[in-house]
Amino acid sequence: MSKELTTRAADYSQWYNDLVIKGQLADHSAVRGCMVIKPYGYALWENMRDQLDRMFKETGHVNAYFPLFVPKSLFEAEEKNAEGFAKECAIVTHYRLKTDPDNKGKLIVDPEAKLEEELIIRPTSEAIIWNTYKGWIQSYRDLPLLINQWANVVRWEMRTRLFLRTAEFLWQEGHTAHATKEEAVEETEKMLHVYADFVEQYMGVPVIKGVKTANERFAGAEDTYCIEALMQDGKALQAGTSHFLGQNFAKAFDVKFSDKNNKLDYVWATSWGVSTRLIGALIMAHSDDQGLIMPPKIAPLQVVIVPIYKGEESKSTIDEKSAAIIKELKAMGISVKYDNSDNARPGWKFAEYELKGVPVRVAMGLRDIENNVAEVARRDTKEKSSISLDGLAAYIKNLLDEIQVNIYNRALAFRNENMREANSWNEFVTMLDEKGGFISAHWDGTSETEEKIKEQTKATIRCIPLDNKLENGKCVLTGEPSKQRVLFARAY
RNA sequence: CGGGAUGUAGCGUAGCCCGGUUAUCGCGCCUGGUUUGGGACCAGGAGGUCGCAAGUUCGAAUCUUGCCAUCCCGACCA
Repeated sequence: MSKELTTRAADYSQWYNDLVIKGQLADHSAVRGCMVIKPYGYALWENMRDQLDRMFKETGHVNAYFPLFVPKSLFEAEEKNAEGFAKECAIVTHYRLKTDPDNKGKLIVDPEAKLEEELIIRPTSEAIIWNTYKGWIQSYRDLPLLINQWANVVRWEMRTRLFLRTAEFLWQEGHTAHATKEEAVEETEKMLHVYADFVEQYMGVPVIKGVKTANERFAGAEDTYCIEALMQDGKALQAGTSHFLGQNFAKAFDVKFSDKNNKLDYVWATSWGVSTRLIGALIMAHSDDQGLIMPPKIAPLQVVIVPIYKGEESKSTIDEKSAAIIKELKAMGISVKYDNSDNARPGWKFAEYELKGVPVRVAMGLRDIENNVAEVARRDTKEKSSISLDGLAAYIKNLLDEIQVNIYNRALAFRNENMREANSWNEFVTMLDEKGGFISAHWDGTSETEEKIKEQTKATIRCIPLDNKLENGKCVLTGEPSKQRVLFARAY
């Protein structure tokens, strides 16, 4: 993998901007940093979304939809949450335009049409959802309330990074209400595991499950759980979060319920989300110099068949042979494209589908048909083999499974190689500069130390792993006593 | 908002320092033909407010000033 492609997210954007997933920032200054997802990229997102949605439903959740606009008074109700997002909000102040009397053909904001109360374009939906929940929850019989929303949100970041931090992005946000603290904590952890399962099993990206420190916690949460992934350039990426919100939002929006003993109490809350940032994670975790590598389970296209023909006659012979295989593949639920277009030559098509990361490519020419075989190439290893046409579909189905496992194992091996323990400050800094990756080190548990480490090295505590073993040691910066190691990394 | 760089066709660029024919080259695009087992070749063609505005000059892509935008580094970032 060349340096040019792996050094930073910016390098990736150069690359897929031109060639591959066709994600790009909108090219008008007023909406810069908002992304455009072209059809192939969107098909990937749809596959990811559909699978996640299935998993949410299996865990008892239902979908709903809430407004894009959040009145300022609702937004400010939960103080910490509002404060946390205040610096990156887009705000609607007017509701009408009019023609400019001084400038024909131009429009101006009608000063008469100023809103009495400004509307915040949701950077996240806790406020508007909890304001709604207030009317939905009276009794323990109304609980738990397990709702998910697929939506867009806007965060007016000073600096955007394609897929990883865009001004507008697509995501899902789950918002649940529970009768007890225990149940809410259980939900928070359950959804973290759902995320981890999805990212590992479907996207083929290994993650570390953990808890954020106070500094990195979601504004308004009691605890923030996260999954952290490692990109090929050695930087960490937060791939998903699940928050235990305590009774903070219930108190802010006055959401109370009567329990079985008719005792009134505030409900306990969680929220959890993953976004189109996962597309960025997928690209940076698996791609190589030939382009994307799509995990078969969520690939927009799993198999492409490229016929190699000379003249119309050979074309129809191959068309016929292919049709049977395509039918068989489709019956197995495998997505397949037969590209017999005249627009491009085979070599061009090979390169194109490699860029797009299609897991399996089948090439078939008269030479192959005479021998009753086809050439099957896998994207992950670029190996090519000649496979008998009898049982080809079954072979491909099997190969897709193998590729799925292989790319996960490859990413896991990379992650493990880049997970190191540092036992001194010197070691810590050297590892960070020379190798990157996750560094497991002792920390004295104070926000001040965490802040100092960040200032000096740009490394942050990614998480305290869930299954962390306790181990006495000394803080890598201050030498103060520590009970466990935490995971540091430079992150996106 | 601070520091640095850049803006020339859909994309990538040369020319700018030292002003002077019709603005360079590659990719892509269109037409015709030959091709087709790893990004084909030949011939022809289309495509430009040289970021915007003002200034200097006989003459500006080139010099000056202002503005705008983009990228990188910071600040910021769930």
